[in-house]
Amino acid sequence: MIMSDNRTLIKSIGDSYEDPSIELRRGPWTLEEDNLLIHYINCNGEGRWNSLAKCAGLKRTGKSCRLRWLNYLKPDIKRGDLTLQEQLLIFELHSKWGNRWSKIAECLPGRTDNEIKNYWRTRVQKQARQLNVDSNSNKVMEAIRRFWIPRLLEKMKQNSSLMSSPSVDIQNSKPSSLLTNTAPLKSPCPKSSNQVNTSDLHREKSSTWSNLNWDSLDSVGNLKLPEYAENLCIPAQICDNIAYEHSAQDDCYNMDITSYEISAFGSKDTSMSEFQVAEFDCFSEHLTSSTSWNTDELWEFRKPDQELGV
DNA sequence: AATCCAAGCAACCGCTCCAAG
DNA sequence: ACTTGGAGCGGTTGCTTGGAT
Repeated sequence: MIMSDNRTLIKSIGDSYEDPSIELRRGPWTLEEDNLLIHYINCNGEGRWNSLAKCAGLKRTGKSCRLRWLNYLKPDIKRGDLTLQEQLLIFELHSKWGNRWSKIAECLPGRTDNEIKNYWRTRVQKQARQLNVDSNSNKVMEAIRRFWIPRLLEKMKQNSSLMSSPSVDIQNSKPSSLLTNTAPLKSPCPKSSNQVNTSDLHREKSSTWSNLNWDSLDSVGNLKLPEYAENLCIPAQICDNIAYEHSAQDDCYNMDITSYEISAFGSKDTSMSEFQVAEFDCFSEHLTSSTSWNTDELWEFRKPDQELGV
């Protein structure tokens, strides 16, 4: 192991058991280990992970215990696929914050930074590789803005209309009444004292999908939406047509995308046909390919003439 | 049925930051 | 001011699984 300085060496030793005769376990956790950890934390609480590992009788590093608890065993961890709303939020937050996974995870209750990071790497970076571009390059960001986000919105709209049918159950077998039953987007980041309260936000007519997070508010609580929507190339009429339902009961927002007009993405500067030309030649090549983009329905490209009714 | 391979994800690693002593 | 340990972050690895051949 290459150590950058003495402190790192000390730290690395500190991450493991003091007693070198105890052989530390690595790799996947067993059910027995999980139960030990859960039981210990239920009785004694979390924190001080190194001593916790020892006291719980686990032959694991404190780090390993912490990771296992936070990413897998903690009761409020949400399992299963990311909802469309969550994916949309990840796109948005990543465009703001980059690879700040833990910060992004704070805005997706029940989701872990590791899960979001894996999602991003397996979906976005994979597609970037297929396009032979850097996953942080402008081209991929353009693809996200001009194709994947509209596609997400389109699918959300499809789902919302399906959910209005009592016979169809979408996304994790939620009750299929209306869109307010989609996975709620909890108000994510703790509000500071100078931010707007939830009822104020609810009243704000210009609510858009950008106000999914509290950072869309300026220091005095005014929405910073037009600027942000512009940055994301989301046509204003779409922003204006996405409404939010606020649930006072659990202080969360439910996105109502039933009224937005997806065809707006086909207008002027965001048209797919334009998107496919010039600097986006690499995309158009894949748009017409039947061999790529098939790992997830969302991530499939369709042929241009199928796209958005163009 | 057996093998191969790629995708997805859990877990690990190196590092930094911060608070306490 | 310095040391130390705890906590957390982001990048990476490698195991498991499922589909293709």
